[in-house]
Amino acid sequence: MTNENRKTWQQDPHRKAHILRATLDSIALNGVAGTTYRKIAEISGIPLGSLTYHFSSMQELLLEAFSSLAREVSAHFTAALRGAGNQQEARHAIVEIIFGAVTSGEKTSQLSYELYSFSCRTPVMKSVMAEWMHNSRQALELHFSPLAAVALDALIEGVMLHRSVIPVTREEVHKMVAQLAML
Amino acid sequence: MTNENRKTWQQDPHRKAHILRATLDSIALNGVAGTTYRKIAEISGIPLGSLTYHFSSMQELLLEAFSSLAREVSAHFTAALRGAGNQQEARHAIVEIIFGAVTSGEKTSQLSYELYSFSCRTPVMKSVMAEWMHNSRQALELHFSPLAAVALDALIEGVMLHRSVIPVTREEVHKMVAQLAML
Amino acid sequence: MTNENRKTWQQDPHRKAHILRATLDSIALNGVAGTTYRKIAEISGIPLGSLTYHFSSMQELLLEAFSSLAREVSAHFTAALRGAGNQQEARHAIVEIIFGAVTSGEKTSQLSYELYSFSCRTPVMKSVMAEWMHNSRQALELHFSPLAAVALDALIEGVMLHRSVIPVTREEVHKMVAQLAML
Amino acid sequence: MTNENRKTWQQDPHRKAHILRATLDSIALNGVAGTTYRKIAEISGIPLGSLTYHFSSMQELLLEAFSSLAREVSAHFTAALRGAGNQQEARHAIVEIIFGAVTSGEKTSQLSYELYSFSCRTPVMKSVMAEWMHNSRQALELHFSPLAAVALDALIEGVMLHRSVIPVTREEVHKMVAQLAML
DNA sequence: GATGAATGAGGGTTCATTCAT
DNA sequence: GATGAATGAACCCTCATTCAT
Repeated sequence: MTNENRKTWQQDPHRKAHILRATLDSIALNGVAGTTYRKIAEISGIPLGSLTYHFSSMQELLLEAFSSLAREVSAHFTAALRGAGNQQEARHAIVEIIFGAVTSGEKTSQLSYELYSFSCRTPVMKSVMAEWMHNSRQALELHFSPLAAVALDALIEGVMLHRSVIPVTREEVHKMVAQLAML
Repeated sequence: MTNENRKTWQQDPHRKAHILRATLDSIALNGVAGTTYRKIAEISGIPLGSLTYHFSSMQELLLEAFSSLAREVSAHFTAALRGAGNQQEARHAIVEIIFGAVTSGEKTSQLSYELYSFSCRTPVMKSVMAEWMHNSRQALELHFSPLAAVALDALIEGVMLHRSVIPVTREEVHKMVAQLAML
Repeated sequence: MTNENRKTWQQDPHRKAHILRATLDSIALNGVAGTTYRKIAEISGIPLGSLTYHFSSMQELLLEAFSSLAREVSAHFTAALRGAGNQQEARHAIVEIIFGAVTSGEKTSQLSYELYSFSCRTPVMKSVMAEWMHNSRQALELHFSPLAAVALDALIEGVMLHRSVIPVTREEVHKMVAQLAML
Repeated sequence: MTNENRKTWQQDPHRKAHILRATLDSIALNGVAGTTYRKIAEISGIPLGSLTYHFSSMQELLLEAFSSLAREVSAHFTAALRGAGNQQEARHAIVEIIFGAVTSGEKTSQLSYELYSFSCRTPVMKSVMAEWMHNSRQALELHFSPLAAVALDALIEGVMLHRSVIPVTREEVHKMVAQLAML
C-alpha cells in the first residue's frame, strides 16, 4: 500500500534474528554439541523446514549466531569503557563488566566457553574472535598502555572463567586490575 | 592347561588407560560433541564392545578421561613451581608453562576449552575443576601471596586462551607476571 | 503506457521449451531420481516459482519432457530412413543411427534408459512409448518387411544398449542388419 | 552345542540375503529412485537400523543387490543354453528365455531397466554388466558363431524391452533368432 | 571377561509443493 | 503472470546402548 521497499511476502521480517537468538539460547543450554535444528525449532516455535531454509547448514547457523554474540558483547564492552571519564572510572568499569549481568551472566559464560571450543574447529570463526579481541584492546587502550590493555584483557577472561568455579570478591579483582593498570 | 593359558584372564592390563588416552585424543580432535564410542574404538584399535564393557556409559568415560587430564596437567604445573628455588625462578616457570609444549600445546588447549564447556553441564565435573584450580593456587602460593596466586592463575588462563588467537611475546608475559607478583 | 510495456505479458515465449530442455539435461545428468525442481531451476536459470507455475507437478514436467524427447528422436529416425533411396541405403542409415551422435550420444543413451524405467511406473507414458515404437517401425517398413522391421527395431535397441558396455564395430553391425533385412 | 562354525550371536544368518531380496523387490516396484531404506525395512520386516548396519550406504546396498541379480539371471541363461543339445534346441531355448517367467517376468524386466540407468551413473557397476554380457555371449557361443552370439544377445535384449510395450509372438521371435543364427 | 550383531532414536539436510504478494 | 518465502514429510545415515554368546 505504501511504497516501502518490500521485495516479497514474508511472514516475519525478523525471523532470522529470532532464529539466531534461539540458537544462542540453545547453545547456552545444551552446548554446541547438543544444539540441533530440532531443538532450536522447539525453542523458537519456528518450523524445522524454515530453519534450514534461512540457514542452509548447521555450520552456517552456528557461525552467524556466534558472530552476532561477539558483536553484541564487544559493543557493550566498548561502550562501558567509552563511558569512563578517567582511568579510575575505567578500572571500576572493568570490575563491573566482570561481575555484571550482561557480560557475565550464567548464560554468557557458557556461551564463551562454547565459543572457544567451537573456534578451534572452525577456522573462519578465528577471525571473528581476533576482531573481537582487537576491539576489546582498543577500548582498553583509551585508558591504559598497550601492554596493560593486553594484560587486562587476559585477566578479565581468566577471572570470568575461574569465577564460575571458585568465587572471588569485587575488591580482590579491583586490586588485580589496579596492579596491572600500572604497566 | 597348567600355565599356558594364563593371560586369558587379563588381555591388556593397561586397556583402561589406553581407552582414556584415545578418548582424550578424540576430544582434542573432534570435540566432546564429535567424540563417539566408534571413533575411540577406531583410534585405539580396541573393539567397540570392549569400550562399553569397561565404561558403561559415555558420560562415565568422558568424566574419567577429563579427570585423568586434570590430574596430569595439575601435576605438571605443581612440579614446575616446586622446582623453582625462589620467586624469580617461579616467575620464569610460569612463563615457560604458558609457552611450553606440554601444558600449552595445541592439543592441551583444545582439551581445556572442551573441559570448561563440559563442566558447565556436568555438576560432578565441577568439583574436579575446583580441585584442579585449588591445586594450582596452592602451588603458586609457594612463591606468591594468596591474592597474587589467584590473579596469576587467572592471568595464565587468559593469556593461554588469547595467545592462540593473537600471539604475544615471552617478554610481554614476563612483565605482566612480574607486575602481578607484587600483589 | 501505449506500447512500451508490452512484453510484461510474455517475458519469454520459449520459457516452457527452455524448461523442458533443462529438465532433459538434468535427467541425463542425475537420472529421474536425482532430478528436482531446484536443479532444473539452477541449470536453466529460471526461478523456482516459475517452474511450478508452468508445470504444476513434477510428474507433469517429466511427462512433457520425455514426450518432447520421444518426438525429437523419432523424427530424426524417420527422416534418416525417408532419406534412404533404397534398401541398401536404408541399411547404412540404420548403422549410422546406431553410431551417430544425435541418437546415440552419451546423453541420449542415458535418457532412453531413464525413459524405459520411468515408463514402467507411469501408465500414461506407456502410450508415448508405444507411439514412438510404432513410428520407428513404420519408418523401417518403408524399406523392410513388417517382421524385419520389428526385428531391426529390437536389434537397434539392443545394440545401442550393449555398445555402451562392450564396443562393437560398424562392420559387425552392418552384417547383423543385412541378415535381418532378409526376413 | 554342536561344533558348527558360529563366530558370534546372530539373529538370522541369512539376513543379508533377505535384505538383498527385499531390495530387488523394492527396485522392481518403486525404481532405484523410489527405493529407500525405509521401504526395504517395511518389505523385509527388518529394522531400519539393521539395514544400515549390514550395508553402510545405499550405494553399497544397491550395488550388491544388482550384482546378485546379475549372477542369478546369468546363471539361469547359461544353464538353459548348456541344456540344449544342438543349435535347434538352443534356438528354442532362447525363445523360451525371452518369454519365460524367470528371466522375463514383469519384475525382471523392470529390474533390467533400472540396472541400465543405474549403471550409467555408477562406474563400478559397469564391470558387473560387462561380465554379465560376457557370460551370456560365451553361453551363446556354445551353439553359434561369435558374431551371431553378439547379434543374438542384442536381439534378446531389444525384444525383451520392446515386448513389454508392444507384444510379439513366439513364432515371430523364432524366425528372427533363426535368421541371426545363420551369421 | 570380552565382543560383534543388533536397533530405536534422533541427527542434518533435501524436496515438492503451497501461498501471499 | 510470476516468484521468493515457507514448511512438513521423508531422506540417508550415525550413534549409544543392549544382548546373546
